[in-house]
Amino acid sequence: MNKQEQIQATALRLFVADGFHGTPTAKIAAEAGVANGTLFYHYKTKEDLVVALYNRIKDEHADNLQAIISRDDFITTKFKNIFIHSVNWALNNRDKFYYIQQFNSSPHLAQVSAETLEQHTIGYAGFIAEGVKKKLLKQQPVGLIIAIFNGHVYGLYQYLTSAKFEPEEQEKIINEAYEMLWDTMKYM
Amino acid sequence: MNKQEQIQATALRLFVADGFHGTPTAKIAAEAGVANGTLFYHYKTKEDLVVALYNRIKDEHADNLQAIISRDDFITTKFKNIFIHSVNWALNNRDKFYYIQQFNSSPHLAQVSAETLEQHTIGYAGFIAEGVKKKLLKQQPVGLIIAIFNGHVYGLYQYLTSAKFEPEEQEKIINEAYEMLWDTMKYM
DNA sequence: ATATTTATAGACTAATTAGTCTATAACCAA
DNA sequence: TTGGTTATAGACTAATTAGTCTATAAATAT
Repeated sequence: MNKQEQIQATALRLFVADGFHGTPTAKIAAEAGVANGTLFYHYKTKEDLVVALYNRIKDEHADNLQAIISRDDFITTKFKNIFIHSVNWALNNRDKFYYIQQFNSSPHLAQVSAETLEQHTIGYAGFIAEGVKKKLLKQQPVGLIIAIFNGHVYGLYQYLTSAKFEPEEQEKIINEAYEMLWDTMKYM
Repeated sequence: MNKQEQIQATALRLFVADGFHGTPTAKIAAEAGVANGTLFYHYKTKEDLVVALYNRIKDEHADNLQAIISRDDFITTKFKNIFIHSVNWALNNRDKFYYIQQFNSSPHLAQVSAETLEQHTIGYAGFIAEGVKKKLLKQQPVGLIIAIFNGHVYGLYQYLTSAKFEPEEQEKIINEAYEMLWDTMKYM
């Protein structure tokens, strides 16, 4: 892990624990085991670091999804796989998932261009449009379907992290939540 | 509007625009038209103000919902009314809705006791449990139903605020999103 | 080998800011 | 009225912190 990655990993941990505000750059540098000057050599400003971290996590998640989308499955199978994968990714990367929410609910979001944000959903849109066209999904705007899909993932995540569940129990809940989502989305 | 309310109203506006971090207490006081000392007289610390504002907004929303829940309607009617009201409240109080997300995605949340948080959903739980028992709603844990409900509201809000919609168009979308939610929630 | 660019270090500073302190003023109770 | 409590004001400070600056070291190119 190079210095840039060390800095980002430490920043993620501290931002999630103490917030953007509660995390001085000096602390990030110290805990990452680099000097203050090194941090500012790689990231022009603190804001730069905050945004770079966001973009890296988003890219990582988008790449995961893209891998699923490109698989040669039925649209309905893709749909399910993406849901299951999204929930599991969130559960297995809580810091990253939390950081995304934190960033999305902060003025930092304005620093990210609309194009960059769109880039991150670009994989989605195509196959959902196809699902709508083929009348596998409800006849609703793609944007609405994606938004409600994400809302469902978010809601389920909140529930699963509100208490401790055994792995099998958790898997069962995820599958049931998927059936509920499918009731929302399926054409008839 | 007394000084406390002035301070909270100004704090809400500034926190939403610039974040907790980006908003000095001195600026809040100045724009609220009160002296620095007055702010700290009413709120022991900045954190105090942040939390008090959160609790007030949550209470306000919970009271709204309680009014709907207490009405002598069928459970299914209540369910719909609560959804429609929640979405409209969010749309008509964007600052407040955004502030709640911002706070929920910040370390400040840890300052709010579990009981206080539960207090805010207490109205919900009863009639949803009833709906489950009477087999009007899916046979799932109340917590899961509430979480997915909130996720649906959140997703729809995201969609509706992602672009400009005419009032009638917006109302139509809300109703269609409600039908989608109902497909998720209804027993059969 | 030498020159140039890139990466790292850490001391330093200028600015910001949460919260304090002291002084009044408004209100209220006896 | 008088005495106490509550509310308001605004100057002040001690601490914090983002970012700079200078000096090297490592890597890369010529």
